Amino acid sequence: MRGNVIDFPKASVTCGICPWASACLGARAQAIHQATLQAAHDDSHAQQCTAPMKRNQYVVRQGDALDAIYVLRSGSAKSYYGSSDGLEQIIAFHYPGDLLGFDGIASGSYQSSIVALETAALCRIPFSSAENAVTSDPGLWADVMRAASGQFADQHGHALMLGQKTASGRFASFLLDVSSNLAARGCSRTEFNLSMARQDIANYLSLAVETISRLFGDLQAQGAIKVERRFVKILSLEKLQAIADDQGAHGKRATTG
Amino acid sequence: MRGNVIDFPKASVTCGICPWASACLGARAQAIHQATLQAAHDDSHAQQCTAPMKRNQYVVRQGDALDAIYVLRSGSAKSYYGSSDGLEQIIAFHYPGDLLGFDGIASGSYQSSIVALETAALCRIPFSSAENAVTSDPGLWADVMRAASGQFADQHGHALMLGQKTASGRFASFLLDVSSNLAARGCSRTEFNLSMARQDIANYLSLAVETISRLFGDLQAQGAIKVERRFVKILSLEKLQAIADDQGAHGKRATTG
DNA sequence: CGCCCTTTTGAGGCATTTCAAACATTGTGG
DNA sequence: CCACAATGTTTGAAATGCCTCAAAAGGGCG
Repeated sequence: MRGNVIDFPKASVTCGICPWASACLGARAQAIHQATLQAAHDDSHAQQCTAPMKRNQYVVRQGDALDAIYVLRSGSAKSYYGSSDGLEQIIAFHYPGDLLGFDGIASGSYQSSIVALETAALCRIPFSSAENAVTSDPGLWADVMRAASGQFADQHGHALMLGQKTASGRFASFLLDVSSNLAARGCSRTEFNLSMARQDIANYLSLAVETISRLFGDLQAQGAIKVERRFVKILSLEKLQAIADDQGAHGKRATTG
Repeated sequence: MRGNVIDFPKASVTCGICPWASACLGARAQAIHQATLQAAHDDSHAQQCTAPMKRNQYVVRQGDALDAIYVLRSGSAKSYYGSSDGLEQIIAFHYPGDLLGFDGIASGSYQSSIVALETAALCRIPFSSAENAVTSDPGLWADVMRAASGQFADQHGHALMLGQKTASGRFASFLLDVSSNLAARGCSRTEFNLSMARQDIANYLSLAVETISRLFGDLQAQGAIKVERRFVKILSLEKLQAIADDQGAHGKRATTG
């Protein structure tokens, strides 16, 4: 039980009638799934299963012309933004049911790169232009809006975390985030394998890798979690939540005026 | 010339034929302006000028049901996100031509609060539901998409800044951001009055107020800027850019794997 | 004019980074 | 199948950038 692939409920991979309905339990995910089905039935979009992607393989590259968006069906992925001066920032981690690559619909080119963290299955929903997709498939538009809305919220939360929380607060928040993401998809809330490297967590939380390593140790010493390599068992959600909310120490003045 | 109100090109405030065409020079801003005009001509949306808003007045409040979006016509505003545990993070500063309040279209309620930083004029574009607005006004949809796309990019940039840059790098980036925002609206790129307090800058950059104060002094000592209260004169865009790009010191490993 | 809020300046502390090195794991070619 | 290389992870010690605390100076506004 130390495989990289997240242990989601089993299902076949037939495309016509998407088998992931039971796995797509999150509010957003479920809606996206329905639209995916819709798209499969209509001939407006030739929905297709891509070949399974392997670890470190690109789903989309920042700057490339947008010709499709994707639904992640199994596995996990990370998306990151690179600036002109070579800096990179991981924006989000993705789980089954997530809609990927839609952030470039308006501009016509992807605004961030997406890479598989482990073997992943994807549905590809190709379209040439935004108007094209929207007019021919209103359901898809609704999904894109929903996904965008959710991503806004996530981004806000991420920015707030980076700005206002201490290292341990960020880290605890991260673990709770992963936990609830998996729980929303029918997996255990308290036991899971992380699909990303320490390096990825460090970049996502804007901390040094060494700090991440130490934080794993600290939380374990406090009895909040048990960790063995990438396997994490949450021993106390309450403790973790308390650490995440801890505004005691480094908690900066957060008033906006 | 030390007033709070940004000195945008003069124009009347008649609503029917929007006078801000000349002021809306940014790529996004211009397009939004056209849609606003469109909306004014159609009767599908009863576009209206709101009463001028004063400093610290709310445009929208996070959590409120969405019943309209806004175009900022003059003045400036900040939008911030508040979490359940009372922390607040300023997400963005807004300038004339910006579309405001659209981040809650999908969910039906605003995801962040928006407050005027100085006296501001706004166009209100009311609508009951997203589908309603989109189907009756395709131009508006395009604008929303464009705005959302731009906001994604800004958010990514902001996250990257918070995560990967030092205090001085963030601060220099911020000044350059303001500079280019104003330049895109026909104002001077090198001389302007900041409409936000030090406290707001501090929160936006996730630094202490005292640090902001010191950074103003430092950059002035380095001959990159000249500052007197909220008036800023950029003496060397190159120097400022060099400081913003400086990955020398605290520059964390930014690789994503 | 006096109160309040914003901004500035100084000194000290600490959380987190940086540097350095050992260890574990995964992947690869002989 | 093993040896080797490359990558990922852990641990320790020292350095530092930014925050915290404290207090005073400057402007705005009734």
